[in-house]
Amino acid sequence: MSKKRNTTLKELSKELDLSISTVSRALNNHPDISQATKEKVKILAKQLNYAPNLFARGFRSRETHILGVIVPNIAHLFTSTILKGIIEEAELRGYRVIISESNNDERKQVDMLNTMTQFGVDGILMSLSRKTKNVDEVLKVLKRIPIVLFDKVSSKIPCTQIVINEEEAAFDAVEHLIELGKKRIAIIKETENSYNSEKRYAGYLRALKKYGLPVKNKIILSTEDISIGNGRRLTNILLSMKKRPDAIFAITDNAAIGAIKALHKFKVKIPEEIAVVGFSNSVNSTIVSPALTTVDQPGDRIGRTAVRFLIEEIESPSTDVMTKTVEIKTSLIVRDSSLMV
Amino acid sequence: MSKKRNTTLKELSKELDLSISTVSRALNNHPDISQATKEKVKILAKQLNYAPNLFARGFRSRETHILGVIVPNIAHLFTSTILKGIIEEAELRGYRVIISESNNDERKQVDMLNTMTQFGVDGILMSLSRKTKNVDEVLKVLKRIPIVLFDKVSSKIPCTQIVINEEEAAFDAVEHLIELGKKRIAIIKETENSYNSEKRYAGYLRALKKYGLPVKNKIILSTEDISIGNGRRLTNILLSMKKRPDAIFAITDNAAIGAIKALHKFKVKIPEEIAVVGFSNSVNSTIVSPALTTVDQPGDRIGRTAVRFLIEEIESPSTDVMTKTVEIKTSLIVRDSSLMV
DNA sequence: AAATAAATTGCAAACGTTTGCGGTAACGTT
DNA sequence: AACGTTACCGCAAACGTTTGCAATTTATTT
Repeated sequence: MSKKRNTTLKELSKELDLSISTVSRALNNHPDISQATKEKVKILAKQLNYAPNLFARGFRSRETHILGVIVPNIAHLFTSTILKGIIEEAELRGYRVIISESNNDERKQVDMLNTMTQFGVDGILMSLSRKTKNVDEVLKVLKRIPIVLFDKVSSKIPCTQIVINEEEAAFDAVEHLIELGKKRIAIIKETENSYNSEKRYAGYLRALKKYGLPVKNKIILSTEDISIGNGRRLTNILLSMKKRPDAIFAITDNAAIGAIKALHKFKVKIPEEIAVVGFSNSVNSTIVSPALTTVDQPGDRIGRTAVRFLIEEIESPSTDVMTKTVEIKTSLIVRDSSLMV
Repeated sequence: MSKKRNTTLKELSKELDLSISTVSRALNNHPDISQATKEKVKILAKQLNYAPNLFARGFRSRETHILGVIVPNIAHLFTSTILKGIIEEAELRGYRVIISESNNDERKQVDMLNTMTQFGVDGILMSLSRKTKNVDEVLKVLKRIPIVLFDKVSSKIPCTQIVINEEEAAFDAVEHLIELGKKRIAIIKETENSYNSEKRYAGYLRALKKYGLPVKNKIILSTEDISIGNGRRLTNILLSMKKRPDAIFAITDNAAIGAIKALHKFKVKIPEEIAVVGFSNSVNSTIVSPALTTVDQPGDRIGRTAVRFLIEEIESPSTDVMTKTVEIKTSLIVRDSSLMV
C-alpha cells in the first residue's frame, strides 16, 4: 500500500522550465506573474493533477485550515445536527473539521483541548461538558487560539458564545400555555444550574409574572438527570397532589415524553386536563401520542453561525477577546399535546 | 490573536547544548542515545512544554495519523453512534479523525475522497452514498491508500467491509414472527436494490422457506424512500386487501412506526391481529406505543472494528487489496408490538 | 540612444522534523 | 603500542511550500 507521491511544484517547474517560485505564484494568482505564464502553469497543473501538499503548506504558513470541535457526546441527534451545520459551513469556507468527544469528562475535555492546539488547529468550537468547574485550562488555550462556544456555554470564558434564545423561547412556551387558559403550570427542570436550565426557568418565571400568575414552589420540580424516566417519576408526584397542575412545561422533550407516558397511564386527558410542552423538537416529539408541542432548536443554524464567527476571528487580525453572546432564534411548534379546539 | 509558537527541538538543543538530532532521538528513545541524556532531554522537554509540531512531522514522514471518514448524513442517530465508536477507537490508537458528509450525492462523495487523499489522510472509512453507481473513482483512490467500508458497502469495491449480519438478523426477526403463529407475513422494503435491503429481503425469504410458508408477492411492498410516511401509506394498502396479513416486517424502524400509526388509526389490534417488527433499534422504537420489536445494531462496535481493520492495513506492509467481509452480530429486541402473552 | 520605470521572473532562506552517515572518544583485545 | 569495537553524538540533507529581495527583461520616457 505504498503511498504514491503527488506531483509537486518542482516537477511542474522542471516541465515548464520555470522556477518553483514562479509556479507557486502563478497558481496563487500573484499579480507579479504574467497572464500568459499563469495560463500555462494552470493548464499543466490540471493535466498532472497537481494538488498542493497541505502539510507542507500548513507547516510553513503556520495555518492549518483545520477547526477543532469538542462536544460532550456526538451520539445525540441535536449535537449531530449542529455538527452537520459546522461541517457544511466549514467546508464551504475551505476549512476542515476534526471532531472529538469529552464524554462529559472535564479532564478529557482539557486533554482534547491540548492535543488540538498541539495539532495546530486554527480555532476551536466547543460545547462544554456538563459540570465544567475549572475553566483555567480553557482560558490558557484561549490565549493562544480563538475559541467559540456553542450550546453549553459559560460566562466565565470571555469569548463569543452561540446559544439559542433560551429565556425567550421558554417564555413563549409558557405564554402559549397561559393563552390556552392554563393557570397552574408546573415546570420540570434540572437540579444542576446549567446555563440552559437556568435560562429556561427564568423565562418560565417571567411569563408567570407578566400574566400575574402566582409562583407555586410545589409544582417546580427538579431532577439531576433529565430523562424520560425521571420525567415520568416527577409527573407521578404531580398527579399525587391534591391540587393538580393543569399544564406541564418540561425543559426537555425527553422529560415531556416521560410526562405524557405517566399521564397516559393514569388516563389523564391531554391537553384538556393537563397540557404538555417540551423543548428541543426531537424526532420523538412527533412519534409520541399525542404529538408533543415543543421548541424547535435549529441545530444547523447554530453550527453554521458558530463557524462563521470563529473563522471571522481567525482571519481578522482580531480585536481583544471578550464575551459576546449571539442568540439564534427558535420557534414554538404547536402540536396535539397543547392543542385545544 | 497572534499564534504563539511552540517550543521546538532547536530551542531544547540550544538550552542543553546538544545537537537537534540528538534531542530528537532522545525523545524518540533511539538506542544510540545514552540513558543519561535521554533523561535530561525529557525533563527539559516536559518543563518547556515541548510538543512536536505534527505538521512538520507529517510533512516529513508522509504519515499524518489522520483517518478520513465519509458518511452520507451525520445527523442520523445510527450514523453518529458509529462515528462515536470510530472516534473513540481511533483516539485510543493515536489517530485523529476528519469527518465529512456526502449527502447521498455521488459527486460530492468522490470530491471528498479526493480532498481527503490530497489532505494526506492515512486511510479512509466510508459508508457509501445511496445509489453509488460508478465506483471507478473509488477504485482509483483505493490504489493509493487503504479504504474500509462500513454499513453501506458494495461488493464492487475490493476492500474490507464491516456490516451487520443483515440476512441473519432479518431471518431471526421473521422466524420470531412465525414462532408467534403468524402465517401471512408482509414485508416493507426498498425499491432500490441497496445492499441492506437486499440482504434483509433474502433473510425474509429464507425464513418463509424454512417453515414452508408461501411467498405472496402481493404482500411484498417496496418504496423508494423508506420513511414513516411511506410506511404508513403502504400499510394502508395492506389493510385494504381482502386478505390482510397477520404480521408486518418493516426493513426499517421508521417504516415500522408508520405501520403502527396506520394500524392504530384503523383500530387494528397490535400484535393480536397484526404484529409488527422493525429494524435498527432507534430511540423512537421505545417511544411509539406499543413499543416496537426491532433488531439492535451495535453502532459503536461497527465503528470500532472498522477502525481496527483500517489501522491494521495502514500499519502492516499490507497484502493485496481484496474483498473481506466482517459481520457484526445483532440481536432481536422483543417488545410489545410482537409480544403475545 | 541612454536612462528610468515597470513588469516579470529567479534565488535562496525558512518553517521543524527525521535519519543516513560519518566522527569522536573510550574501551577492550592482541 | 597498535588495532578493532562499541557507544554515543553531530552534520547536513531532505520533505514541499511560500516570500522578501535581487535580478532580469521589457516598456516608457527624456
